[in-house]
Amino acid sequence: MRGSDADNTIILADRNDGAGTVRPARVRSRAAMEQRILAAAAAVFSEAGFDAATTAAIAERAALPKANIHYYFRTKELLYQKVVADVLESWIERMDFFTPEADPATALRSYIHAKVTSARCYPIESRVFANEMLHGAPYLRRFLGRKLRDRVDEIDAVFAAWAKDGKIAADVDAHFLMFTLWAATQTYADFGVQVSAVLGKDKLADADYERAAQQLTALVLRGCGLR
Amino acid sequence: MRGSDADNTIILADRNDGAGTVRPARVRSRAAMEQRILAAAAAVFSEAGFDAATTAAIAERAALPKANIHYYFRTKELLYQKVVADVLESWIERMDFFTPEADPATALRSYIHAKVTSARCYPIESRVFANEMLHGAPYLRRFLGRKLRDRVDEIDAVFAAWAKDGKIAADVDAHFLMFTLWAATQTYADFGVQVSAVLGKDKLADADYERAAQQLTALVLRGCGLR
DNA sequence: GTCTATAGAGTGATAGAC
DNA sequence: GTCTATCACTCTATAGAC
Repeated sequence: MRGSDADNTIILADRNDGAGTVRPARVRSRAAMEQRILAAAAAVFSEAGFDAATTAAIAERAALPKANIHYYFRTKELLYQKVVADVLESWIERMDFFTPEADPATALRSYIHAKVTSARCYPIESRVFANEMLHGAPYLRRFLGRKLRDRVDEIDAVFAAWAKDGKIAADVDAHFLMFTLWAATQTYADFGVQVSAVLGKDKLADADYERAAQQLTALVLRGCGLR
Repeated sequence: MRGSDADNTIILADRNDGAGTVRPARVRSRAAMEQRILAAAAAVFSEAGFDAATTAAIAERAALPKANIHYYFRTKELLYQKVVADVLESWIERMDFFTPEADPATALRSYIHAKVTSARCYPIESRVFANEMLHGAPYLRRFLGRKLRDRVDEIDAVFAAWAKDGKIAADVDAHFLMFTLWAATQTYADFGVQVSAVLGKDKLADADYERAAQQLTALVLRGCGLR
């Protein structure tokens, strides 16, 4: 899914067993093939969205005949669901910085840095997610209303505890702060073209992402009364 | 384009000129028909993106036979370009709050309020724009690198002047502040499903948008050292 | 100007040879 | 497991009757 490391899982097993039988040079496991297709699918879905993506384009990017895509994933829809589910998994994991014991400034700094790094390293995943949201989240609605909502409510409780201890400004609503953090970090993946264009660059450099994280961190820390 | 007020431009002209000739009951001007199609097209493009949108869906939403769409706009691409151009026009207009004479806090407050109101009242336009960005901005690249970039550079100069006069924190980079403001306001249109789900509501109410604007304003004003 | 009917290209999915 | 050939369907766009 991430980048092109799927090929690494192809096992090279060109050895003789001593009895004259030679094993095939390349054993492609089912899992390896699925990963290869999933990586290609994620890239195509991220550029086109579900409806506009074609199995032909996915096949071409995976360097496979179209029929093979349908052999491993019966329908385009099942393939899409798997791609989206994988993206989600890596998405919710990164909210574990906000715990009652944590220092608010450190937590916010770490979270922003992690999210901007995500946008830089995994823009495809971010865009798959953005496409799904933009089209009304038909496959994610349930998740959003349950798991994500619960997680944000927990974070809200942490912020309330911090505010009670005078560790953070009392008028910060964690829900809306999260909306702002998600939007402001993911924009460097989803709207990368716009950012590049306004900065007058062909492509964003590592330094640009660093500056983005630093500027957003400064804004948010001061904005939460932490400086 | 905005909502369904296109029908208002149909002129009712059922009057007798006194010489016995009766004018047709409803004169649909070409401009009125184009507006009606553009409104339907914007809605469909905003939900599906260019590739996945179909002229059949646009025709259905405009309550017209499919062929009429092609009569008024020769190709789907020309229709899309017109929709995007219209969206842009209303987009860049709203950045006129940042002038050297303005008070920084007032300018930021007004801009955020205007952008959140935009997200609430014109989500279709916001999503058309988001789709275009997400797919690499094939039709807007030139505009982004010129007109928008120039405008942001001007705003950057205004911020520099404000900082020089001690009116605002000196370490705020207006480019990155703009990226944050755009993302954090447009998210209430583009990712409205996510926001609703996390807040546990079916649909966002006016009060939610008000709170979004208020929370973001507080964060940004403090973040820029204005409180 | 309006609309039906259809051409011609492309879509997701599958049958069946290898 | 792999891949070619093809089906049934949908797409944009247009021809031509009204």
